[in-house]
Amino acid sequence: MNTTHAPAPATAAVTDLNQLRVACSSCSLRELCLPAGLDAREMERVDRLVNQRRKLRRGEHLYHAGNPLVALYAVRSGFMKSCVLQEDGREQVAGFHMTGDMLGMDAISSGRHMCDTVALEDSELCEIPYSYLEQLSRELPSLQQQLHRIMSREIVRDYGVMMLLGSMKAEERMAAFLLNLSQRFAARGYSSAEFNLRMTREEIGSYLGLKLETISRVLSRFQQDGWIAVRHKHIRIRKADALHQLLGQR
Amino acid sequence: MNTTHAPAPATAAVTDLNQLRVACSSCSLRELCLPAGLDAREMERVDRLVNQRRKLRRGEHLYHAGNPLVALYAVRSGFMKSCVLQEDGREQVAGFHMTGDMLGMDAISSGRHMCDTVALEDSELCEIPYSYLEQLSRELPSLQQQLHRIMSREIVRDYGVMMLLGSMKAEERMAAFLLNLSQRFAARGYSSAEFNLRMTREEIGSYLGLKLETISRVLSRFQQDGWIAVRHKHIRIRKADALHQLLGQR
DNA sequence: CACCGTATTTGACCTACATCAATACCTTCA
DNA sequence: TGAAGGTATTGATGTAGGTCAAATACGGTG
Repeated sequence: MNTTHAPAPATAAVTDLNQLRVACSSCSLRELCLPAGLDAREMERVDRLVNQRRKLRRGEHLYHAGNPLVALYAVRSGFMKSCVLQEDGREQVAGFHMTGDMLGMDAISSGRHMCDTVALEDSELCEIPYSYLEQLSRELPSLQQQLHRIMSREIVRDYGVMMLLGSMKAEERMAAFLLNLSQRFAARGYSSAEFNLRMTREEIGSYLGLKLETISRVLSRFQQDGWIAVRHKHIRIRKADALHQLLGQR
Repeated sequence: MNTTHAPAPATAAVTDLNQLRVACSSCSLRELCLPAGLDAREMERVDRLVNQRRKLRRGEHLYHAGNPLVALYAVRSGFMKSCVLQEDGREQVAGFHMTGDMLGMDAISSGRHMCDTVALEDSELCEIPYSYLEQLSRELPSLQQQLHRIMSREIVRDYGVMMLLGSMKAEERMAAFLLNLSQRFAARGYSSAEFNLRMTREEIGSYLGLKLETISRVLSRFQQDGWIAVRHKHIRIRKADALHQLLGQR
């Protein structure tokens, strides 16, 4: 990055812009995120809920396992991963998070986070103080509903991962992984056919319960079959059908 | 079972007893279950929330995937399993549930259940109408907190299963499974060292991402090592330390 | 632009678990 | 009480994916 460039043109009105950009009501993600389904009056109150943003550079932690629960977080931009760790040091990626995803719900049960969450690229997060969220969701039924939906969605997602880890073979896991990413990018208005992986082969492997070499081999095989084109972290899906079939069959 | 025995002595006052037994305030599970942390006044209102009990015979479904969300359920007695299924018919056990556990949170996100839940032995469940629960939890902060804690606990539990499926080998999975059961029985006042498995080897295998033969073999090996005594479904843990060590090490 | 550390690919070989198969054992129900 | 069907054990063999190793490619840095 050329540091001699002038700062971004917005500098003159930083405070205002921050104000503006932090508001859920003017956020392009509002239909994906916490305020989904709220009306204008309700949205206004939620705007005040999200009182801060947090910027993370690639590699920085949002929270560590053991940290006390302070807030939940919504990904505004960037890409994150969550890892569970065992006493013996083994670590496993429990999820990848992108724009609009809510983070930190693992901490509600005990008041302490149970996993590490790290930025895989420079990211920005909205910080939602938890006690205030609890309070406001008592006053706004739609917010309460959405919070419950989001937690439940996480439970359902986890069931999917169990299925993947417990009863799929390497190629099926990879197909499921690629299609899931593709579909999530699509839901955010990006191409479903072409995207960049933000994580390493090792991180994919950890998430899928496989070794990095296996990830590499499976990707190569998919490419040879003409189902995808891989170049480093760039993926193009050529035959989504074939990938879907791999899952549906057997 | 000798069917010529007279019915239980309580028959004369069935209605009253049902009333009594359905009340959270007089339920021995209240500290494990939804009303944990409520004071007397709050408990009274929750009593009215749980308006029905449901009895299931072994093998009967509590709900199927696709059923609309009506209520959440608390296990009063018995033993249940939840299974996720794929299009192709493959099914995987996502969890085993015992006394005091809450069920059905998977349905909140979409309004439909995402898994099947089945009784592994004759069981009794408290039915908690969801819309009423939402409403009451807006009025009772402690109830809201407990509901959130329960959902979060489920998320954390799922992380544990991911860890298990994604990065542990057969013996470790089995050790983790046995210790988890043991600890849950202990929390309910039963022996932590001796209990009956309510599920088949195949169901354990499905949960742990292994085949039933592997389950059988690992149990035999543990027995040969003198760590446990197995006879059919009866388990006695002889060296919990050894099992713990198996997990902590590496 | 050259260098270094990290990420990726690919091959050869090995092992943990799956698969297949035979037997034994419970449980249940007539 | 006995027969049938589900459940569990154990052995023999196969294989998907792990492990080890080497070659290559890349991005960041001075």
